[in-house]
Amino acid sequence: MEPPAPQRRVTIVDVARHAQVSTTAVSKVLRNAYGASPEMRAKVRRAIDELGYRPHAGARGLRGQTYTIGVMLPDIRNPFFPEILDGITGRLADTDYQVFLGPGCNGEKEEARVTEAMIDRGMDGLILIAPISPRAHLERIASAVPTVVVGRHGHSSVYDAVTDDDVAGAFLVVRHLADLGHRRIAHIEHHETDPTRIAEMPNAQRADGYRQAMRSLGLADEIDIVSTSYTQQGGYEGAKELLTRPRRPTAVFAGADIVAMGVLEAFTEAGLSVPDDISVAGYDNTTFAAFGPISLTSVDQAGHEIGSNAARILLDRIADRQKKSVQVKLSPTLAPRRTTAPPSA
Amino acid sequence: MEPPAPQRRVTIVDVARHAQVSTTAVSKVLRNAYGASPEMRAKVRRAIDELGYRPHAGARGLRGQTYTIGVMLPDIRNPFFPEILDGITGRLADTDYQVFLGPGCNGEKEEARVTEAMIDRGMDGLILIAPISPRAHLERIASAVPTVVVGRHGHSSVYDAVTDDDVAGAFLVVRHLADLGHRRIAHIEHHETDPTRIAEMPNAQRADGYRQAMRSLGLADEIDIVSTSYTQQGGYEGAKELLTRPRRPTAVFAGADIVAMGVLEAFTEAGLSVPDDISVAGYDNTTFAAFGPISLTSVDQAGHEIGSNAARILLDRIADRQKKSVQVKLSPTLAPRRTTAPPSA
DNA sequence: GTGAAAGCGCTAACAT
DNA sequence: ATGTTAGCGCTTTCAC
Repeated sequence: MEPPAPQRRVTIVDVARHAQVSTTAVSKVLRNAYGASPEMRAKVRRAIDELGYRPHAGARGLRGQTYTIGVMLPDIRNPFFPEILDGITGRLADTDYQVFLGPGCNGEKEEARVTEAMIDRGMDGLILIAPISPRAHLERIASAVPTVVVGRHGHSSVYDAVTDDDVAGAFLVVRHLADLGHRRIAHIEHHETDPTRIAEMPNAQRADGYRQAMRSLGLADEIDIVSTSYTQQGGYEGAKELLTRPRRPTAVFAGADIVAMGVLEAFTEAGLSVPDDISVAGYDNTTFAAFGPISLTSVDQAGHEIGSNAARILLDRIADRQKKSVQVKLSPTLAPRRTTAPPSA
Repeated sequence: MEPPAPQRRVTIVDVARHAQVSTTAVSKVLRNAYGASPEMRAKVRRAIDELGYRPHAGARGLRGQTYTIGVMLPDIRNPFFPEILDGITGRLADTDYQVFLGPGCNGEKEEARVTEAMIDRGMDGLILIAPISPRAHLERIASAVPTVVVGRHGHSSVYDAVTDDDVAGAFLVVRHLADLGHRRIAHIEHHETDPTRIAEMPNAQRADGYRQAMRSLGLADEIDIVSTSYTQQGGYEGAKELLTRPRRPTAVFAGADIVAMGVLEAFTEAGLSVPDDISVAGYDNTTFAAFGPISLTSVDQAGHEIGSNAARILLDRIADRQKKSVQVKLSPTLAPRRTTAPPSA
C-alpha cells in the first residue's frame, strides 16, 4: 500500500522531457515567441495536451508576466458596473489574459489596499473604475503598473483614461425635460468635499452640465440643486427636501438611477404620482431603470463600450509602456421612458 | 543626467540588509513563524516600515502560500451575491488574506476556465458560489485546492459546503400565502435538465419544498408548477402562461426575486393589480424586493452569514487539509411585504 | 534563536 | 533553431 502521492503539479520540465526538447523550447511555444520551428511547436503542444500541463502564473510573473488583469470597482451593487465588466471581458476573451476583480471598495483606504494587493500579485495591468483616490495616488499606481482609469475626467500623462461625457449627458436630460415643457427642473447631486478632486468626478460634471444646460435654455433662475449623495438614501432625502419648496419643482433630475430610486420612494410615500404630478429622470440606464413597472427615463452610458475601450487601451500600454497617454471620451444617449411627461399645470 | 532608474521593487534582501539580519529572519517575521526573538521582530518590522516593503505574492506562492482567496460567482448582476461577498470579506478583513473575484460565469466552460485560472495563480483557497459544474468536477477542484461550495445541497467528503435550507424557505412562503387564505398557489421554477445535478440545486429544492408544503397543507390538488428559468424573462413567460389557466391562481411563488420582477412586469401589462388581484412572492430578499415602491414579499437567506461561514470554514481547511468535511445549513426567514395579501374572491 | 544555502517553476541572456 | 544556465523573491530544510 503506497501512501497516496500528493500529486505534484505538471511543470515545464515534465513537458520538455515528454516532448524530448528543452524547457526553453516549451517556454517559447507557450509565449508564441520567436525561435521555434513548426515541428517543434506541434511536438510541444501535443505533450502539453497529453500531460494536461498549465503554466504556473506566479512562477511566470517572477520573470515575465502573470497574464492577469485586475479590475477595481467601488461597488458591486451598482448595476451599471457589470456592463463595463462585460465590455472588458469581451475584449479580453480571446487573449491569454485573465480578469480578476477586487472586492468592492468604498473608501480611499480600501482602494489602496486592493490596488496594492493587485500589484503585489504581479498583475500585468489594472483597470480602475470610478476611483475616488487622489490623482497623485492614481499616478503612483500607474507608474508601478500599466493602468487605465475609467470615469475620472482630466488628463494625466501617466495613466490612460476612458470617460463618458457627463456634461453632455446632463444636457440630454435637461433638454428632454424642457422640451416636455418643464421649467422648474431640480437636480440632486452627490456632495463633493475634496477640492482637488472635484473637477474630475463624474458627479461634479453632471451638476455642471445641469447648470450649463439650464442657463443655455434661459432657465438660469430656476436652477435648484440639492446636495446629498449617490445612494438611495440620498435620493430619498433630497426628494424630501424638494417637497418643502414653496414652489415645488415639476421635474427632478437625479444624478444616478440609484438616487432616482430613492426619489421615487419618497414621492410614492408623499402620495405623488409619477409622472402625472412630477417627472423624474435618472442616470446610468441600469436594469432597474429598464425594468417595466419602474420604466425610469435615464442616460445610457454605453458601459460595454467603455469597458472594451479600457481593455484595448490597457493591452496597448502593456505592449508599450512608453507610449503617450490616451484619453477617450464616449458620448451618452438618452433613454426616455414613462417617468417623464409634460407638467400637469 | 542619469536615465530614470526603473525603480526596482524592495525585496526581502533589502529589508534583511537594512535590518542587519538574515533573509530567513525577515521571512519568519512576515509569517509570524516560530524562531525569532522579540527584539529581532521589532528590528525587522522597523526596517519593513522604513523601506515600505511589501512581499511579492507570486514569489511566496512558489514555496508557500499566496495569501489569496478566490471567489467564483455565476452572475454579478444577481443582487443577492454581494451579501455573501460582504460576509466573506468581513470575516477575512483582519487576516492576511486578500479576496479576488472571478468575472461572472454563466456556463460550465466558463466556470472551469475561472477555477483553473485561480488554481494556476496559486490561490490558497476557493469559494464557489452556486456553481453548476458537475459534482465530479467540483471534487477535482477541491482535491487540488481547499474549496468551499456555497449553495449546493448534498454531501461531499472532499469539499466543505454551506447552504441555506431551501425546502424550509419554500415552506415559509407557501404557509404565509395559505395563512392569508390562498389555495390556488402556483410556483415558477428553474427548469433543470441534468439528472445527476438536480437533487443538489437550490432551485430543485425550492420546487420540492413547494410541493411538500402544498401537500402538508392539504392543497395537493392545487399544485401548479411552471418550468422556465431564474431570469426576469423566465418570470415574465411563466406569468403569461399562468394567466391562460382556466382557473387563474390567486398567488404566485416565484423561485427568485429576479423571477418575481418578470412576473410583476407581466401582471402590470395584463392590467392586474398586485396584491389586489393576485399576490406575488419571491426568494432571496434582494434590495430590489426591499425597494419601497416594489415592496416584494421574499425569503431572506442571510447572505452575510452564508459568506462569513464559508470564509471561516475555508480558513479552517487551509489550516488542516486532512480534516473531515463540514456541512453547514442555515435557516431562512420570511420578509412579508406589500405584494402579498388575502385573495379578493 | 539564528543564518547559509537549496530550490519552487519559469523566462531571458547567452551560448552553440 | 535549439539548448544551457542564471536568477526572479521567497520559504524551507538544516546546520550551528
